[in-house]
Amino acid sequence: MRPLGKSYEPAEFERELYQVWDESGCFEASDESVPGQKSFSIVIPPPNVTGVLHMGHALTNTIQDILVRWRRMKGDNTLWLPGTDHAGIATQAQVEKQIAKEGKSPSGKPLTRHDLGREAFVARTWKWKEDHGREITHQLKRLGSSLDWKRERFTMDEGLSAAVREVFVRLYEEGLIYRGERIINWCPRCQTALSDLEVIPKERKGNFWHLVYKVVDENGKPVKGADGNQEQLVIATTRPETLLGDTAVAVHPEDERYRHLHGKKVVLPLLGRVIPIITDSYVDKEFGSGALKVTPAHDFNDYDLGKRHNLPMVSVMGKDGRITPAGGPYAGMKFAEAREQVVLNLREQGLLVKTEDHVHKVGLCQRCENVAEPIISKQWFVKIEPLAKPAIAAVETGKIQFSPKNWEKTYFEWMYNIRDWCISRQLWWGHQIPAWYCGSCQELTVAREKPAKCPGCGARASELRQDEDVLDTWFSSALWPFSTLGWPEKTKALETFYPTSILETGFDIIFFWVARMIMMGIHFRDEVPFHKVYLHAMVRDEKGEKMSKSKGNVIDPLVLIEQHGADPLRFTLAAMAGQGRDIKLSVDRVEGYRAYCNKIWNAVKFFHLQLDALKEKGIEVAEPAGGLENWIGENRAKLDVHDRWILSRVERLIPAVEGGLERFELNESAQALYEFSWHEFCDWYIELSKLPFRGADSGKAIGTLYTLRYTLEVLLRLLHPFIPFVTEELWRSLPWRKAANTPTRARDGKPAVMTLMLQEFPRQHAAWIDEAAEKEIAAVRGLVEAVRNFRGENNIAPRVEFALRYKAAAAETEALLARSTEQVRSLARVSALERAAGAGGATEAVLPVSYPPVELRIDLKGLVNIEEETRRLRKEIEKVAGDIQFVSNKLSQETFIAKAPPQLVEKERKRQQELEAKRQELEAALARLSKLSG
RNA sequence: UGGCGCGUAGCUCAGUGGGAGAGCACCACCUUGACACGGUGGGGGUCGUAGGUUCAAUCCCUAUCGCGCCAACCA
Repeated sequence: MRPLGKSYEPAEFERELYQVWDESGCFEASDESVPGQKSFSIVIPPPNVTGVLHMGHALTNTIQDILVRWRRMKGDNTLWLPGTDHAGIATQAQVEKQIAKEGKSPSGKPLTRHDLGREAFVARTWKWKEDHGREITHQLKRLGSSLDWKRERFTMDEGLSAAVREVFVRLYEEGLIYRGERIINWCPRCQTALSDLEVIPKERKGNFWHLVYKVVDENGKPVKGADGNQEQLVIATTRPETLLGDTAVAVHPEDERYRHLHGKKVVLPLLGRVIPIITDSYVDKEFGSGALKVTPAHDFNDYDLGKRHNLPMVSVMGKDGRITPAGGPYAGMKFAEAREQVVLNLREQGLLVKTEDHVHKVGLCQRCENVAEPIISKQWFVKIEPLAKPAIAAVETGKIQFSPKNWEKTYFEWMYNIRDWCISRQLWWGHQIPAWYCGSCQELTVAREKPAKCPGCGARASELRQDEDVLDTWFSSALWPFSTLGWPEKTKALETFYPTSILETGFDIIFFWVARMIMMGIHFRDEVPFHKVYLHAMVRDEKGEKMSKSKGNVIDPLVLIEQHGADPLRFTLAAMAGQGRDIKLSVDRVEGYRAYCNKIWNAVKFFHLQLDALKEKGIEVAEPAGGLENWIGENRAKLDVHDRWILSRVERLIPAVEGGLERFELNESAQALYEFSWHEFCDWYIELSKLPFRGADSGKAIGTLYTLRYTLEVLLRLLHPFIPFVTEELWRSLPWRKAANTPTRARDGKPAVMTLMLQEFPRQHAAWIDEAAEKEIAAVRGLVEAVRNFRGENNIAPRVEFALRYKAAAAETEALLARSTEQVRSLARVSALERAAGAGGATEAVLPVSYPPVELRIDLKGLVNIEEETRRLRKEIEKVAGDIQFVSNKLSQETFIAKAPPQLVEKERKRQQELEAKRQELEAALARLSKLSG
């Protein structure tokens, strides 16, 4: 126990608490669950090992930590498995940048990885990973993430690398991995192949060049048109330099304009190559001139077209970003230069008829944002369709459910049109492809380990050269749910925690990651990798723009944590994590939840103060013999109404919080907690509890103290998954705590720990719901609010006391008021609350209250400025009149009477009567008032 | 071109077939023994626009405008 400071100061305890949890093994899962115990597991979406925490990480890890802490408190054997991703291109690029700064090569250029050589460069990158790789994990700890660090994995760990090789070899043996020459996306800057997903289409302003291709016959003789001039085809393009690789021109077979050209040829401008005119219904007659230049080696659609028509593929754009020798006079030029030159030369030769401005999409490398070019290259591919089919079925049959459900549509859309996955990358940082080529017989061998000799010709191992390429980073990520649990070994962890319970991630990586995990999981484990996919929204800045370094609108979660604490940030993210909407993070909101943490802080302080105050009065309150919960169970009926009320409200809170957690509607849970703790517990319960604490009846004081302590206990437990630090710190200050253990910890012989995070999550006692108490407190609130409103409207200071008289129609209401007298007096600060005998006195104001149905009267003499009160009454009458008008309109419609549900009609009638009565009272009061002033 | 989402108070967002809610901001009053990171009261919205269904629509349907995202074979 340590004394609580004056206010919530997160910096004073967050780090220490995390360390305590971590060191006492609170985050650790057990390889086996206890019989009857559920297992719950989530694998972290592995952040880039050299990355830094951004708001997206903060969101995903907050959500996961909330779910994990909740399930752990529920008693599940809970595993949240941490780890990082080697992030091939990104990490390699960072190290390359670093060495470039360090020195020059003998040629005077900045150092590149080639100057170091592969082995040294990879060693260097490992070192970089060791030096910088811990940052992100430290940051996750600052957020409070209850990850089982003993199981931390890295995608290039020995074990995970073995899993990668195993998968590669098996897929190869099954014919699902092949090597082939295909058109792929190539980033000339990163010098590697990219998958379709790694190329981001972006709109760019460009030009639409209309080029002239002259028509010739099969012998190369010019074809004359009707006007005697040579026939020509005008073709529009956005990429004129690709004409160097054109091997055909295509028109639509039914395009009448070109029917007479079928079977003819054209002369390729600049190069003079004669190429055929082909027909294909792929061509859009309406677009441009309706004629299309076909460059099979540098355009995906043209590639398909070329395959269909057996066209030659002429590669003119090289991997180095320069035109190849096939480009004739343009060879050696950079692509951009070649474009300029080609356009210039076409113009000179009169073959450029028109240039228009044109906005079109260009594929950019996801990593470096340079233009990626389609080129033909020999790469490794995964034949994806056989893997996709069962993955589609898994979602169709509901074995895997997406939340929000709309994302399933997106998933299907992509999966139905999926293309083979190019998995080889011309990088050094990553899993080198386990394939060897024999220097003497050229045989290709795919194996888990380097073969001792060539299986083909028996040549020695030294003759074998391993494929230089590495695998796409996402290849190893796809195995994450089972590779991290020890696969391909048969481990207990795998048995216990696979399939994982929930996958929580951003929708932006459905294709990159989620879909591929589903495919690999089903294929290699015969079982889906998770049953639920929860996709959170994107975190944006206040203006709704994507946060990015270049825009400078990044809100750094760590700065927020330093300023306000991890808990306010977590609560903000949880409260805003509604489904299907982007999260616009505002710092104001975080500050608001900091105030909330402070509010809870002070509520606990209030308990301490009351406990001490009783002690000073000579009343030592100890924990009840059988524990608080039992004590309340046995003595609840004897408690004060406000105690029974708050207990009842707590019981309603528990399912509200838990329901939100179950449905992934964390905002619902957060809102319920916020509303309860501030506007019920603090605003009303604590205020009401001051009565017994100040009173002489120590029995009542103790009853309220126990109820207060119990309610705090439940509230702190419910809040703990959301705001773990402050709840733990507060809990540690409280008396009568229990050391706690989870079943697996106990089974594994680990000592129980004095921590909130392992206490049982509150269970509902439906019997403690107390409608009568709720009604009674609602009545107190109704009266108190009416009086406060009267004060506010008339500007009467809180110190000024006055008497309150009431007139109730029902005896039941009178009884209720009689019971609540003290509470109303205390909270409304009135000197008396008594039954009004006869009619209203001449100077009495009228305050109608709808619940409880009473009329309050206050003697205005010496209290109120007559004009102000007149104004208040007029306003009130106006409002009531408006209400009457509305209800009357409704009731005067015959169709409403006839078709609306009878209870509703009845309700409206009753309301009309009540409103009429209210108006009469108010008007009478106004009349008295005018007499008084007149 | 198709798919998805959004449009509610000055701002950020909840929400529902029966007269619109929260937080922040704003105004007034209050240094009341948990809390000024506080308390009390108040002002503020024809729920994007137009139709339709219904006794009743902010909510359901249709159209339309605006914004955003995603997927695309329009060179």
